[in-house]
Amino acid sequence: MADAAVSPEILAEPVKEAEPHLILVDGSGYIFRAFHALPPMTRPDGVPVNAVFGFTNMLGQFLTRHAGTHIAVVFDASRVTFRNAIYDQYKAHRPEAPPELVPQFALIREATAAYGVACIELDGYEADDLIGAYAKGFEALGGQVTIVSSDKDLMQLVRPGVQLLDPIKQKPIREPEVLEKFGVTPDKVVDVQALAGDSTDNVPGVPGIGIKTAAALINEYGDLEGLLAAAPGIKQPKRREALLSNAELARISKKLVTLDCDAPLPRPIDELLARPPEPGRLAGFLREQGFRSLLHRMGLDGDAAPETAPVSRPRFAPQLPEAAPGTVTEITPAADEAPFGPYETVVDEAGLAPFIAAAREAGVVAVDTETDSLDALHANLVGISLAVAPGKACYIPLRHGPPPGTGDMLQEAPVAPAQMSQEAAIAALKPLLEDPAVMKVLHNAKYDLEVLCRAEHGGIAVSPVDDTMLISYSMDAGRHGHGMDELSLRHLGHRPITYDEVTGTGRARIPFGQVALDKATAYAAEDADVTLRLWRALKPRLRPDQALALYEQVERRMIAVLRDMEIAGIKVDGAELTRIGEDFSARMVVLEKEIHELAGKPFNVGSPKQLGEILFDEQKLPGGKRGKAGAWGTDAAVLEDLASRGHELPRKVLHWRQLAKLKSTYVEGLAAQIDPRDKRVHTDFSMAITSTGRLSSTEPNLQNIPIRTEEGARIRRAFVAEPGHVLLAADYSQIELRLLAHLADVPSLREAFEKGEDIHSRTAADIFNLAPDQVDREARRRAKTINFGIIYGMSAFGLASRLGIPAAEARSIIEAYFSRYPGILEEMERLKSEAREKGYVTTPFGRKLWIDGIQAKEQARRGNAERAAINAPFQGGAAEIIKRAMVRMPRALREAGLSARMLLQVHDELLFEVPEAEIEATAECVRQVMESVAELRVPLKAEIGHGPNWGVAH
DNA sequence: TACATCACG
DNA sequence: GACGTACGTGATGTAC
Repeated sequence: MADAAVSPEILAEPVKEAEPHLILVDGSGYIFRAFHALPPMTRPDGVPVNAVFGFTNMLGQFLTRHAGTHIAVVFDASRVTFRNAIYDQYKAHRPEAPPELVPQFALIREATAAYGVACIELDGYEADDLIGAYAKGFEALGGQVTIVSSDKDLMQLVRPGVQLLDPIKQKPIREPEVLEKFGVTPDKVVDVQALAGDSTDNVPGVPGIGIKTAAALINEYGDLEGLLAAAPGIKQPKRREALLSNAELARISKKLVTLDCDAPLPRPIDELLARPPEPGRLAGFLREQGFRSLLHRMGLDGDAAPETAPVSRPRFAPQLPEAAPGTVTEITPAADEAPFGPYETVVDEAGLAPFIAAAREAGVVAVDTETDSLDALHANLVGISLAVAPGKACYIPLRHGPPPGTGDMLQEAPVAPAQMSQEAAIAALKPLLEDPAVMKVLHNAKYDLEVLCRAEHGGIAVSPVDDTMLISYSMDAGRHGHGMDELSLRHLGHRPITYDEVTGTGRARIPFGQVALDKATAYAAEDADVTLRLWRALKPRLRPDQALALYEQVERRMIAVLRDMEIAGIKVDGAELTRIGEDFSARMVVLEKEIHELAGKPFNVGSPKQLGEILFDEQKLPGGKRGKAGAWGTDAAVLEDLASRGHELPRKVLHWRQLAKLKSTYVEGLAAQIDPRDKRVHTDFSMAITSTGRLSSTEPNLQNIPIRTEEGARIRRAFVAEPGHVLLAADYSQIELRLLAHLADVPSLREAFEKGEDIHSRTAADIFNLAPDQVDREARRRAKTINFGIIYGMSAFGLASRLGIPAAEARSIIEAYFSRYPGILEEMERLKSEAREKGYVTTPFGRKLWIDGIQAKEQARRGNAERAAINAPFQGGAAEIIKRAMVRMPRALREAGLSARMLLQVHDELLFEVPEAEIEATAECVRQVMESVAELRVPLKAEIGHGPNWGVAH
């Protein structure tokens, strides 16, 4: 390869240039990964090519980085191999390849050849055998071998000259990693596999023996034969019996998993010599598939492909430029064939006018603002970009200064580049941005709307608005992230320039306003272009995906609601925070001294590592458990357990930790966020982060302000109303349990909600068979734990550990719960199978929530996903109810003649700032909206309070 | 940067 | 037989 000397960053140790090094790529792994990672794509002739695209992309990237002298991609040739002669069930219930994948195999071999890389395959042998054989042959010639695969079946090949490279984690797999996976050294892996078997490949193994047990046995007896010979003397009767009666099965299994390193080499090793691709052949292949973005990235779309180079065309043609006859279009679902750039830098009215005209003509324009900060309320507008058609976008710099470091003492001072005045640009753009006949498309519109509505930026009220981030989130919450770069790669097959690439990172970062105009244009106009293309690709999916109403009526309307809440902010009493901080500090000093005395020496109380060593190594307290990193666990549950046994040290540490948390996160963190201009804190609500439809809140997070302890509540009381106002808090009561009663249609729970009873007391009476007046605090506490546990998919084990009762008792409580409340168990099972079959569950209002990992093979991961699937409709349904209330609230208040401002949302609570004279009327209005926003089988209930501060209002 | 911890619903 | 064990977030400090 031409770049064989390039530093091999993904290999653990640099390989000397002269040293022969063979890279063997497990082709099947790449194909499988590409096929499942990418959405369906087809060529214009209908041939599916998503796996081809992914494979070509991955291989191309790999080839620019690897450091081998020799390289080959190894494929499986056929399903039937010599292993089927040994055991006819081998890989028997492997499903056939999906039909869309079948035609792609040949194209993938073509891609490999186009890169100038040898394809290796042989009838009757698996890729793994050939990999083993080439590794053996190459090693014999004195070379090093790297196998690009994370397949555990290849781990048996690891030895000093042979390593695996995990292509996902980009991490080498050597003896320690194998030891971690199988519990034995690589040379014993086949013995462990022979015992443990492998259900995916139908390798039988010995029933009842898993990897852990197998490793222990092999480490004790050396290898399979040693173990089988010693089997009659094994103590555990079941295990002895299993080994004795399945000895032959284990021997067969070992043959199945042992790779045939003596397989014939279909091509001599010399032919694997790495060499650069012939540009013509590669470009030809990429062009045939329509992989324009890859052609572009590899610089092959210039001279090498003159017939597809963009011809000059009218700058503002009303429709897309037509493709030259005989060429293919981009392979992505929304085939936008225009290239990404070059774009125009607009520096005067004459340059801007055609874009405004084109936007009006098209009725749609993508808009993106460039600023110098992520904080929309403080950011300065540096420039604006517009896109009016795919590939047709401009950047309007407004406040670009001179680039740094261009001047020296002998030259004149650097000058700012020529650009439009902000006033002129705003004057020209404001009518367009406020024109009801022109749709403005933005990505994360809330940010740009917040910047543009500020008076110093012209007070522009952008409308109407579409938001590609929210369009994506409405359909694909939980499926993937919704950032522009990720969506572009996923849906357009295009990797946009990143902000970091333009401004640099760390110390070298320069403000966007100092980025040279050509670079700024390439970045900013591309973002508008990408936004417009995403809109064209994603918006049409809304209706077929049954997400149109959700997007139009909830998500889109939330933009302005949240914008106004963020702008409003909430007042924080900084002087009170200071007093709280001083008080906490003083108490921490005392506690710290006492803790050091109890420990017998000073140490950093804030270090869990040091604390664990003192508690469990030095003082030998009982109940220590190590985490995965080998450090002692010292979280609150552990310390509380120790404290309850009378130990002073953990009790004091718990108190110290509480104060430390409150002080650093809330007292100091919050004080730093107070805007000096209005003494208020302005959070940023994230609309497309959570997998369930909830909002999240950052910088500062105002959704986790303390309340559960008295010390924490002091913080909450520092959130105050303006003079003449109060804070009014409205909470949905038991909203998730109401959704449970609704969804599972549980008669007793419905009746309790209907009558306004305490739901946990009702549950206690129901499952413990008590009369209502027999329910004591303990019974209610247990019932409450169960009620919440159910919504979280809790197991008997979890309930037992939370209630501190034996697992058997927990099991019988859960049994009573399910039998007393018919419908709930069925609903839980239904949610799990819905998630398994469709990949998503839905809220009662129809929002799809995708469940990641529901198909995972690993039981732990799948278990997590199943619990997430159970919880998602409740959490997500509640989120949707409160969002509906929020979008109706401003109008309801306005029509009632009320001037209350909505300030915060905390999942099931809304916080308002209300003039004292309007308290009662506002409470009534808020209640009306919140309780009428959904018609369930149970009533919705809002609990409302008010006071001079948030602590009292709650 | 990863992990542990802990604040909230 | 093994493996984990209640969902969803964001901020902070320590240690690597």
